[in-house]
Amino acid sequence: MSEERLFTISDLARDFDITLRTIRFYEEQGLIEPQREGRQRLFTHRDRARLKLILRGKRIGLALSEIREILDLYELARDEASQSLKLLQLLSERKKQLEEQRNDIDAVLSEIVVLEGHCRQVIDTMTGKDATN
DNA sequence: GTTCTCACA
DNA sequence: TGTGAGGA
Repeated sequence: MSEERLFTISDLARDFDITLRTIRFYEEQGLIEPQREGRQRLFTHRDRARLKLILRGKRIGLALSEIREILDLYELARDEASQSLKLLQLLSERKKQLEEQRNDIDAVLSEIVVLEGHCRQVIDTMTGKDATN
């Protein structure tokens, strides 16, 4: 009783609230390979599940190329262990990346505070002492 | 309605 | 990492 229910690109776009262009773009990037009936794309429940995983990966901040790696591991090896290992590795890289970004932001914030101090000093000097104008 | 290609940010 | 235009 396996329902061979197929989805059109519009079905998936509506269900996941993304554009048709985005889905075609993911296909172009090799993240999904829908069947064709003539020219038209037809998506299986499996493609649907993949799309869900793609969007989840994106939310975490993974690059499409990284998401493709994970998806490929599942297709080729059907090895959930290595797939999870890969995901763990990518998550660790992503965390490191975010922490570096946070450090950069903190540094810029500190610089702003210093500059603000300098600006106030200049203003105090000009207004409190000597208006050269 | 869906597809494709090219340009563009 | 996508979007918009324009035609088929």
